[in-house]
Amino acid sequence: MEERPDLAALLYPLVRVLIAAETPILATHDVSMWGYSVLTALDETPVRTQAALAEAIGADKSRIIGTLDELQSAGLIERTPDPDDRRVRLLSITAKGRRIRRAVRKSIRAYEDELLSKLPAADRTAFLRSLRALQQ
Amino acid sequence: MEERPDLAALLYPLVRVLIAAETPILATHDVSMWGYSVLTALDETPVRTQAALAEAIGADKSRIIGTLDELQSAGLIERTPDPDDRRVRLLSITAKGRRIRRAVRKSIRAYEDELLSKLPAADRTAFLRSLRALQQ
DNA sequence: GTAGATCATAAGCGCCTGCATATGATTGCG
DNA sequence: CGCAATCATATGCAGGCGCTTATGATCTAC
Repeated sequence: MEERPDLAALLYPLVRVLIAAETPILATHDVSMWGYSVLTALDETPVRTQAALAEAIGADKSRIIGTLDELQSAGLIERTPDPDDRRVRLLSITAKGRRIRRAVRKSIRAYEDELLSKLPAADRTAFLRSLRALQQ
Repeated sequence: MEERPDLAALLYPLVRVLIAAETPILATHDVSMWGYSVLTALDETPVRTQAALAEAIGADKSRIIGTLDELQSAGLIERTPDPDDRRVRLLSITAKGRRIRRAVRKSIRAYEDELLSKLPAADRTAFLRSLRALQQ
């Protein structure tokens, strides 16, 4: 493989740029980064336990609780005790949560699309495909 | 642009994987993440001031000092007062620093190449090219 | 030569993170 | 029945981060 900068040295600054740009977007909608991550996970695939959710989004299972508390009190998610196993809280996104998640995503997507527009179309496709492939 | 996960949601986990894999490699050579970053910067392009170095690697100019202290006392870099402007410390990598940097890079590169080998060659090239392009 | 800018450095702030541990409710196994 | 495992939750700790402010040395411009 040819000479190239370290992968991490390429990716890390890019992630920082994204976070810097997307933090204000999230703030506009009064959602935290983790909150948005939770909404996204719940909107895409239903998750049963909170531990499973934490695992799915790469968060700490004890630290995720505050996030869930916020989302719940803002009416964006619901936590209902599972009748079949009352230790478990079934997590679901509310209509309001879905609405907010989609609004946030739209803004974020617009920003990211602009960023990606620097790339020629073929590279952009290959780039996104590669990123997905590298997610194992 | 077609449906896709958020860029950040793709990149962030990947960065975490890289950090998790590369931290032990760095530890083997007794260098911190920031230390390696400094060595890399100094090995590639000479930098005059510490502020410029911090800027170049995206570090905080006040936080970088401890890193420089460590590197210096390990004999990996030198800080010599600039005779032309004695406020400034000229930074340079030592032979030992260069040796260590290259050893670390070799291990990191081996890991990354293995990771990238999941991708078809054409995608891999486009992926790396895209990453560089997105660095502004 | 004096004032203001620049550089390296130190120290403190609030925030977030990963990690460990504890507790209380509940389940399921033997 | 009783014990161990599981789940949600609370809490504490150490470490790192970005950011800010202060200090002392030195330079530059006037």
